[in-house]
Amino acid sequence: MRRPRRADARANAPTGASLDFLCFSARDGRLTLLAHPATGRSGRAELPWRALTSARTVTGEARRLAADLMGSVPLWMTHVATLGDGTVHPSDAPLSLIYAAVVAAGTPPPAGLAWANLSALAALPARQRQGADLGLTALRERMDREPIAFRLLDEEFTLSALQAMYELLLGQRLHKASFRRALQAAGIVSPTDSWRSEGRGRPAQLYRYAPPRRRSRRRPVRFDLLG
Amino acid sequence: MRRPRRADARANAPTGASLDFLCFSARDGRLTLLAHPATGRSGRAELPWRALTSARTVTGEARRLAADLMGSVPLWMTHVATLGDGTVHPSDAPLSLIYAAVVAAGTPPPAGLAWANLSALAALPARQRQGADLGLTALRERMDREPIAFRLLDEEFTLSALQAMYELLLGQRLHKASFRRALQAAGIVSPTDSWRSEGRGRPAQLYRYAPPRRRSRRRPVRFDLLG
DNA sequence: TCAATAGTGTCTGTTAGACATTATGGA
DNA sequence: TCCATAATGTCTAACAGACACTATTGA
Repeated sequence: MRRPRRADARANAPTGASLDFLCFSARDGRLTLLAHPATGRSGRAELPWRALTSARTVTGEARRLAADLMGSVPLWMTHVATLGDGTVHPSDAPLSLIYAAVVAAGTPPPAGLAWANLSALAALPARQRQGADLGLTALRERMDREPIAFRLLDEEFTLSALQAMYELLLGQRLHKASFRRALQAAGIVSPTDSWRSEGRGRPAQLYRYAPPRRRSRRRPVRFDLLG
Repeated sequence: MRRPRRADARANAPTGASLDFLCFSARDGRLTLLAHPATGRSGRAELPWRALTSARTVTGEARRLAADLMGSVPLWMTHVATLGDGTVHPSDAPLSLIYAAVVAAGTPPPAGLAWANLSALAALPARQRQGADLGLTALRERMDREPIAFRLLDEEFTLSALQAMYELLLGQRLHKASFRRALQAAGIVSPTDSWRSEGRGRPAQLYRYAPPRRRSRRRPVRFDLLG
């Protein structure tokens, strides 16, 4: 299918939009967010962002921003919001496209950035704060169908670690037996023949994320909240 | 909280983005979509759109576009996607903000527009088609928590009509008894003392949409699909 | 041996989904 | 009277949520 000429003409024009990178990870059992720490000058924390230069490749630009910061494209990343409405943003852009991503726990922060607690979220400029709120909500809503929690863990993990990650992201305790049943029903993990022992207690079997090849109606991981 | 000067400076600058209006309704038991019919000139159907002039009021601009077309702001309307990536769009804008809305069944189409079947969706320009797909998906995903189906009905309706509307939007038959149980559990309808008789059969009681005032944890309407 | 954690089996109240039945009109 | 639709009651298999129990390690 040929693209009309006139579309080509301005497809590469500057857009007056910013790309904002909302990157979640975990550290010491806390959910963290990648941000420029509040410096003496501006006095405000700030999400990493970049002017959107070519709207012909919005998705590509977002991936590039992420890769330039983190060294590689995050395994889970998605557009979560487009915000304007005159809210405050460190760029002068009237529009901001917010992209949310998760990276493995323990990933070191790029130079000039740091992993911030969610409490630091309140200190962000209004538009970024709104984006962060929406991003976290979107993350929580999608993690029953998309392998978000898995992307924060190593390739091999214990079911307890997986549950702890779900709990961390959801901000909710979950029921152990039900969680495992739900994983079983969703059929998205497969055991390895390795075991890991940490401190006291019985060693735990290691699992991998292994979605079914047959793309049959995938059951979501249904969360059974704990009393 | 004061907004920094520099943000003001360009907040009203042109954005190079279009607003696209994805308006669903129903006619003759079919789900329909507001579109410019394929004319002799372009030969393609097209969603109504407008250049986004002020990003300071994106939401307001979208509402205004809708109101200018339909006569008033739709009772349900939301941003569903932001698309670029060089896809074809009738405007030259490199970015498009897609807003989805629903209006009451039977609403007459504005001049120059018509209610099109969903099959006409394939004929839209690529970016609008993608937006329409995403919009319909978003609509379906949210209608268990947001009063979308209600906005297509009159203020008073029978439960059968409500179920038919859910089925129309979902493209799925639902189980009658379970649907009513789910409504009961969600507590979002209240009966009136009116009854309506249509053709043969027992008259049906009329209901209204009546969400609970106490914003307690609202239960979604859980859909029980029919065998 | 005790403490701590992993993993599993069982019970129970709830409910989705199916079916049957009653209610109430028009033809 | 028959038929069509509304509305409700009942049954059953499935399962969320809870609890208890066993298994396996380190201290």
